[in-house]
Amino acid sequence: MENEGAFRIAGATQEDVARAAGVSPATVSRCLNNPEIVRPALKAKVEAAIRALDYVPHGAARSLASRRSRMIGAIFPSLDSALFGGALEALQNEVAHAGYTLVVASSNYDLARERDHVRNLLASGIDALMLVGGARDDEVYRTIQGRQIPYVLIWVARTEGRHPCIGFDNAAAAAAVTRHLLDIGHRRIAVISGHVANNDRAAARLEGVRTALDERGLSLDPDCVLERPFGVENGREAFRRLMAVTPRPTAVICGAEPFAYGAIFESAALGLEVPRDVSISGYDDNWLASQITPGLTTVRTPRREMGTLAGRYLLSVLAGKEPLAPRPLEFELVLRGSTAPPKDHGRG
Amino acid sequence: MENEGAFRIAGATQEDVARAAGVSPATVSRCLNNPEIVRPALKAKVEAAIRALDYVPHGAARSLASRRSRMIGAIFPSLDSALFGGALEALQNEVAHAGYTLVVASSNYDLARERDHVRNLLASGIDALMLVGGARDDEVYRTIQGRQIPYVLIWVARTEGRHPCIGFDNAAAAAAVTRHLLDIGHRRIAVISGHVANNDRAAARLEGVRTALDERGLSLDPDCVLERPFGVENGREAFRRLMAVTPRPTAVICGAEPFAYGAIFESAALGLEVPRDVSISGYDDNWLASQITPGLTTVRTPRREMGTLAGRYLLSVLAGKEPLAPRPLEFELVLRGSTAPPKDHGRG
DNA sequence: GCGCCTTATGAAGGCGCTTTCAGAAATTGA
DNA sequence: TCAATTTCTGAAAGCGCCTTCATAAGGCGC
Repeated sequence: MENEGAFRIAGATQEDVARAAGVSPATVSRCLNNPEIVRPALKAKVEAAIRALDYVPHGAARSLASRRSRMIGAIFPSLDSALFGGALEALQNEVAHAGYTLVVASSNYDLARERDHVRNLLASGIDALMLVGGARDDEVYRTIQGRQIPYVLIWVARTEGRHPCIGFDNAAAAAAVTRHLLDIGHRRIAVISGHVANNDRAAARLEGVRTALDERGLSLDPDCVLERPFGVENGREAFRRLMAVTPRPTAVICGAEPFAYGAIFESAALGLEVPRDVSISGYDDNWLASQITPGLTTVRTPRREMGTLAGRYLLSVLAGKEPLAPRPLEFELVLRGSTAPPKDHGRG
Repeated sequence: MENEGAFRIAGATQEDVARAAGVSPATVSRCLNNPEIVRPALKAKVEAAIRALDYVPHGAARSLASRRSRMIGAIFPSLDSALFGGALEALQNEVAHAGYTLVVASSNYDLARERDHVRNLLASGIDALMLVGGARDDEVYRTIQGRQIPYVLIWVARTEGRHPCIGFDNAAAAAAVTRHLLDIGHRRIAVISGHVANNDRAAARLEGVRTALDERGLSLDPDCVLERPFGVENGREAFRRLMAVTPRPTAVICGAEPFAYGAIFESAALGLEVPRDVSISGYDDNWLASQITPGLTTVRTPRREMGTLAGRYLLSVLAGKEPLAPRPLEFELVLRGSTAPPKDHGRG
């Protein structure tokens, strides 16, 4: 278990390479950072020396001298969730491909923690930063802008032009689900939402539901809106509670997919049949949505795409090209078996 | 969308702070790195100056001078998976708590890619490294050891003392599941496994199944062992195929939980009832395992714990204390409804 | 209150690399 | 072939911080 063994001497330095190749350190540096301006003959000698010495440039020294760390930071509300995994992986692929290294942190849906992470990541010298959502103290934005590094918000589509963002319209997506339910006859609709206080995505979704109801002259009964921390168990509990409200809602809109799974599993436990007794909708279209029976009606959100585009956007800015202002991404309403007209529909 | 605005001038330097506080830069440095050796009066002045100037130390300069980057690297086979999310988040929490920053990369279960990431992370100056599993070229280990940084492997429990590792015994866990199935009467057992070529965890599980069968004088029919890339759809397909084998297996051991979900969903599609017609077992105990009906018999693996302990181990080594050799972590066989005696059991 | 020992501070020399700047080599045109 | 350009290369000055070394300040005993 001891990590001993045949240690080689710590890395060769640029100067060693220069000496071995019979050139100056400056030339070695150029071979690495600007290969096209050094003559092929010299370049070959340098490259041979690099291989021979197994030379690896010293990142910190590079950063210090060049004022670029080649690191990009990303802070997610959670790293242990099907929700952000795809975006994280896509972002990592994108930036690694360009020679950047990804530094991550998890805020655990806590703004104070996020703020600390922002400071720490900035201190560690990241060249760019990705954040999820737009709901945070202005001071945080000022801190970032003070560093003059590019940043981007994902999972949101509108910031009134105040911040670059790459995302879809959460309110519109939730409204689309709601309109679907209204269209097939539901009038008494309940919502299980994430806590909206520090989560503008959750807030926008709730807002979208309200907007769609409002269009038809309806509104949300306060008894029918439950805010819970994300999670299947909370979805089960909230669903049970909603099913006890009188008159009982005929449809439950879930602001996050775990809630919807919880609702579906709990409905079985309660002896309710979906969608005959109650319609349930999700939000995100995880893999499970299409596998369960009945399939979950939901909104497919461009999760991986946000990661990829966020990476691409930041890399473009770092490369000096001001990228085109990203426009909102598409979402897609996916209709499956978990929603159907309410059973008394057409009777009254 | 333009990220313009009221930019402040880029960060103050240590020298600025020193001047503002009327001390030397060395004292400022000490206030940050060795606060206890500077007199309270001076320390207070320095801290005031730091706040006033909103001074944030320059990470790269710190790294260069101190020869420590305060960054820890971690390479996972995938970042978009329920499997590693918990370990990632736990690791991040653990190292962030100690003032370290986490650099991540995804190898996508590809050893060549992992090797490149190792080189890149080492070049960017990480102080320690975490890897998943032990199956990789010796050259990679030599590269790491050449850097003389601590490293740790997770998800494996045994490396013949060659590498520090924190994990559980994959073979024993798979054997435990297998023995359970044998105990309740199954004799014809099939396996859906991940590809074992570059994945020692998958290989160990398959080995564990073979060991347990061997103990009872049984062996695995080659037709009943299917290797697939991880994923629910592959689980469905493999299960369908296994159900067509004659004689049909009475139990299917899944080497990863997505396979098991696929098998369960597919069994419904095939008109088979679990566990009456076929028993199915999983591996990992994700949240879904306890939610579906029937519940999934599986092995609970210490995923978050591995992340936490890996972080703790690396931090200890970095702090100069040689931590105690970690012993294998516990797993737990979780019996639920998806396994039962085969229907002809006791008849013959 | 004086010398000695302990403790806190400052001065200065890198850490390894990038990047001007100036000078050498190569290239071109006549 | 020679001068005028153009293209490459090398020398050297940092990037911002840490850390040793030497020195100054504080604490102690008598």
